[in-house]
Amino acid sequence: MSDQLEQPSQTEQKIFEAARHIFQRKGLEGARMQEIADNADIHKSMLHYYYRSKEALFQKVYQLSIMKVMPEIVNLLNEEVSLELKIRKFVVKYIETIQANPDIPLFILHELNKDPNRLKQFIMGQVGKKVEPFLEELRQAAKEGRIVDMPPEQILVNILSLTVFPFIGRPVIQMILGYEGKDFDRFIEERRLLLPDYVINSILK
Amino acid sequence: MSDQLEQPSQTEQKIFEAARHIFQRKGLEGARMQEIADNADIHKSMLHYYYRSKEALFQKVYQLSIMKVMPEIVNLLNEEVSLELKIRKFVVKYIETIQANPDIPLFILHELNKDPNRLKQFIMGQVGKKVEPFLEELRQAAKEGRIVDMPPEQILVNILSLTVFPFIGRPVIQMILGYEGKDFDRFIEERRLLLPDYVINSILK
DNA sequence: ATATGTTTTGACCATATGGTTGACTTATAG
DNA sequence: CTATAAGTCAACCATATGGTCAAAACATAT
Repeated sequence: MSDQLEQPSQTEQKIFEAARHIFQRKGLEGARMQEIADNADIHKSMLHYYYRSKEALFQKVYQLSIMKVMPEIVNLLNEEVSLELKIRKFVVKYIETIQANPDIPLFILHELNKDPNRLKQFIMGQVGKKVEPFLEELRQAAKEGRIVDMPPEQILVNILSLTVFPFIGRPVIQMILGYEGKDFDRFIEERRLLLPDYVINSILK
Repeated sequence: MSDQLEQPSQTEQKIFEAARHIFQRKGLEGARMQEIADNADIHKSMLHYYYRSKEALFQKVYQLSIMKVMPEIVNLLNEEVSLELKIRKFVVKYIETIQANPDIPLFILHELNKDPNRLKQFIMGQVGKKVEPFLEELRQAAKEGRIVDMPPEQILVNILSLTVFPFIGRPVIQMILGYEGKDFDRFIEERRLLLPDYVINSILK
């Protein structure tokens, strides 16, 4: 059954999916190996058979989670299109990315907050440098009077905030706005359509 | 030494402060009772002497954390001033509130995400109803053409996002922008001054 | 000074939890 | 069919961790 491409076995996949779900929701310490096993509907020993330890399993989930959302920031901000279109596409695409993985942002931020050094170097170099061109682009646009005069770092954080926060703040938003059932999904749907205009209008002069 | 006002003893306070710090950074499961004790520089048994259990101690920290930031939303949005001034004051004051308790938002959101029911009723009624007037105010302003035409819920979330996210996303922001030392504090300082204008300009027509 | 109540300490307990090990089962190959 | 390897299971282990308890230390009042 083993392909040349070394496909992970079905149980291995089931384990990983369950681990991803549990870890992303509850964090490293909040997750129980037994719970992951139950969730994957396999015996607990299998977790250690396929992944050495809890730490190792967590590490895989953690890394994959980061890979799912961090490079997006870089890629989308480095596309070869006009500033306006770039921002529009970023907002929409990033919302869609997170919509498909809504637990990741809070997960990463919580883990990162516990131990900021965990992947400092891992990303620091990668992402940091690649965002600079976008900042420069904003700086240039500001100099030419095409956009509002504001430090580009603030603008970038504005865009990120407006895009990412709703997912992180979901429970509070639901609470405050009295959302139930599919209400929140509709809210996000609406937002995906409105936000690009809002962001652009708030930046362009 | 016990006043009429039943002041908590000094050790009790030390415990609570340490617990607050550890719980807010690491969450319920991430925190170790021993760690809290060490941090407070007292014997572990004291934790149980003053607070029955880990759960009880956590509960106090959790509730106090919520009380520090949730009612603010309501109060600041219900002040009797013009819409513009209200929003301006909200942004500034809320940033200041969180600046004084920077760990609270992520803490609450993480715990809430693990168990959304934990305080559903506790807040649901309290905050939910009290935000409605502000939404209505936005609705009215939109109808009169004074502000941009956008669902008020989206506007409220925009304001919250722009205000709160930078604190939650701190590690990522530091990473992306290459901030070190006091850089981030300066960034927040700058933001407190810029954001009110930005928010208002993005909403008013 | 003695008694009474409060605070602190250190030794100890019970259990949850991550992890191991060896036997059993199933698949794969010769 | 047999042998070898891969996968699965159940019982068990070691330890971390929340929690208890009785005795000591300290404070306070009579």
